Amino acid sequence: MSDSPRYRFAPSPTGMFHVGGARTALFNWALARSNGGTFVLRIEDTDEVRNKPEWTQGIIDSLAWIGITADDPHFEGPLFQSNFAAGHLAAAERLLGSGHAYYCDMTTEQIQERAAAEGVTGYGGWSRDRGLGPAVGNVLRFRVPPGVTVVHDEVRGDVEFDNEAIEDFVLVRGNGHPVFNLANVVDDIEMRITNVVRAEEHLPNTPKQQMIWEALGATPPAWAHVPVLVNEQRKKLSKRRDKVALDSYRDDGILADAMVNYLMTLGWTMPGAEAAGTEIFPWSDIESAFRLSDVNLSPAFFDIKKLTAFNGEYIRRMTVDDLAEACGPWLPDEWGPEPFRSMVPFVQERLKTLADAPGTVDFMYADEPVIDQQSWDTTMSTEYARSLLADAVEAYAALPEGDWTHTILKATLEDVMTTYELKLGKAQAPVRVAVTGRTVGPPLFEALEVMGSDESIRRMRAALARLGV
RNA sequence: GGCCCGUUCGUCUAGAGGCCUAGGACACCACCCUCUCAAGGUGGCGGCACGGGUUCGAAUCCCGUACGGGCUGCCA
Repeated sequence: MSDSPRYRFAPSPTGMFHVGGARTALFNWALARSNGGTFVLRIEDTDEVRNKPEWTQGIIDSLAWIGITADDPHFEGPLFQSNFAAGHLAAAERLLGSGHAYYCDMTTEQIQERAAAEGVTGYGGWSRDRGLGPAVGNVLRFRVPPGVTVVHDEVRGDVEFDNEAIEDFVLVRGNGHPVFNLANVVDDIEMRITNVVRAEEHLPNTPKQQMIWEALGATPPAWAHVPVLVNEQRKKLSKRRDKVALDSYRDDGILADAMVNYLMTLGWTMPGAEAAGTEIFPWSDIESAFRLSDVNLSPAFFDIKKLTAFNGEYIRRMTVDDLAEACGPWLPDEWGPEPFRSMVPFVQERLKTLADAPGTVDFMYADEPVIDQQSWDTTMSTEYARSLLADAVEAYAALPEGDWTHTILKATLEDVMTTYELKLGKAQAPVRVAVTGRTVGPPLFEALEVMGSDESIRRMRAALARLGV
């Protein structure tokens, strides 16, 4: 039991779940599940978080959307940092008692003045041997030992840090509150975390955390720092400048499976993808194939175009029923299920996102098609447009009741167009624009069949009237 | 300033010294198919940051340079 790996995932609880965080979560999740371990969701418990329970719920919901569900036996949490607040201070006491920490009364300003006066940068450990005791305003600092700290990283190998370059950092503030690095490590120890997989921006702080682990007599976890996600400027994806909210992609009609699959291609490649000629794989395969040692080292650009392409492929793989169901939230409330449902087979391969769905059939729901002027002008200005449309209406109106099917509709128009010596590509255009208002859209004859003869013929006649026929 | 990390087509990547005339995916372009648009098929464009080593041989190992990013708080 005790030696099953425990992977900790600690997103920053800012009320918005980041796509980069989603990818890190997925890495942890794949590892936890395929190694028989546990995915531990830990949320920092600040005053702000405590006052906004919806933030925590938002994280849980976002994780659930990408398949990381709280009812899975590999999932544990959410656990909150504050449960261990007393433990944080107790750990600080132990560090003080063992000589790994000492008190310091210097303010930030004093440190800067002193550094400037001596022509150096940083703190310099000036209170190390002053033997100060606890007092209001005094901070507790970690006594960084001489030597070298080696971080064994499962992605990047051994990374060495010269301890000379690491300042005696603060563990407990002057107001008695523990600092992130301390709280984080104590929580990790308390929660028996064995593996830390996180973004590479945390790598420079890792030696400090590792020193705390060791000073506390604990065995540090297996570290892994994965590359960050960047924007087109090669800067770390930021909430301010970039579209990073996972929810925003869901709202744009991206499928969770497509998002998950795409995210996993950033920094990692499914073995066999090259031979398969595709990067689309089911999560179950990805989960069992994922290895940290295969993750690459450089930052990746989050490419919405590629995400969208993946999404189109996932949409095409859905069943018609599932797709119709999935599109529901994007259809206007006043629309009934038909004729959309009947059109799904014809629009499926045209959708890149679920949000595209209404735009493919909106002409059917409108009382009159919205005429795109440019489509109308270019299509109806031909010599043959009027008379061909008139002939088509006549032929369609003459069709017996049961003959309003796409095959007969197509054959009928082909019959009409022979007198004009046109190909179907040209001949269908006036009919299409008359009925849909546009030159592009789902297959015409199928659409006519779904709309029915009365409405189709009415629209064509309305177009003729508009043409002055 | 100091420290750390990184650098293969536009983008994501494969590549562990000869299999590389550097492969795949997305994007883009052309053609085919085709009732429009798509989807699908075929083909094309396009890259090892630079300079030195090591080696019979380097995208791959070493050193340096350049460029990019990150960290360096009594933030998390």
